[in-house]
Amino acid sequence: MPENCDFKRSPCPIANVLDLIGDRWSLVILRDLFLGKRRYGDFTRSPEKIPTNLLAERLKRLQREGLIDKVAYQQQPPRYEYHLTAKGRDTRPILEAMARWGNRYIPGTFVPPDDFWQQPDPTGGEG
Amino acid sequence: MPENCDFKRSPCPIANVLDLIGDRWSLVILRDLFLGKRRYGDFTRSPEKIPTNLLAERLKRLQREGLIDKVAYQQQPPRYEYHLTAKGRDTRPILEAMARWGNRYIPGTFVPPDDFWQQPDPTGGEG
DNA sequence: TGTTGTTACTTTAAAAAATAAAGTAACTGG
DNA sequence: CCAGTTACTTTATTTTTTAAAGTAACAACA
Repeated sequence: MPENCDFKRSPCPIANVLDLIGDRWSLVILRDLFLGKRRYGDFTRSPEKIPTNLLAERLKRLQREGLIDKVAYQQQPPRYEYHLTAKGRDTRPILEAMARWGNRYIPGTFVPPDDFWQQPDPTGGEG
Repeated sequence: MPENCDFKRSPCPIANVLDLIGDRWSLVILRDLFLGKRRYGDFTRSPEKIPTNLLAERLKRLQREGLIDKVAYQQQPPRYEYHLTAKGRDTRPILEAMARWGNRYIPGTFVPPDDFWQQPDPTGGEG
């Protein structure tokens, strides 16, 4: 057992994933990153209309937990882009499983096209 | 487009799944059902220690949304068991994907044994 | 030089949800 | 009769979410 075994609720992997990204917004942000969105404004313009304080907080948490990287794309004024790390990219099976279930059981939800998840990472952001 | 297109946030299947079961407790309850737990007391005794008012509310929602059935197992006093429906059982890929990600990235989480998800439904609860 | 606009946040106040704890109803078993 | 169990409901407090406004640093234009 490593030192970082201070589980919030239990050693169950599902409960722990929920404590990390099991809220109303984190997976929506990850979805947007898979779609190729990178900047703060991109996320705010998504149809779900995330409140800006929550966006800022969630981006901080995702970064702190190593699912995304924050990389500067200009200096004056300092501006940043957000990129998925390998850890973040590996949430794809979770998003895919959710999308499939949603498509099957929630009528009217859009079916992601085949290239939905194929997001290249041109700047190669890796933690 | 069917009539029931009053999406909470957007037509995205992921956002809609989150609005349905994307909270701290719903997937923990579904996990327990996959583990074979059926009664109110079973759920309260899980290591995550769900508050009882939230358990009651989540069971109601899962039932209302057709993921679980509530079936009487005695009359005096009336007592019920909760069972996964096909719709509920089909959340398994979501739980499996979460468990896999958790096992890979959250050290110390237990690895579900091969028979973890193999839960037979002896009473055959179907909505 | 002043005004408007953009980007990326932070702050504030109100509403909603989660939590902990106690309470209730209908029994069972001794 | 009394303690215990099951399946909840109710209440009060804390935390989180939400909506909205505010801020800082610039750029573009007139």
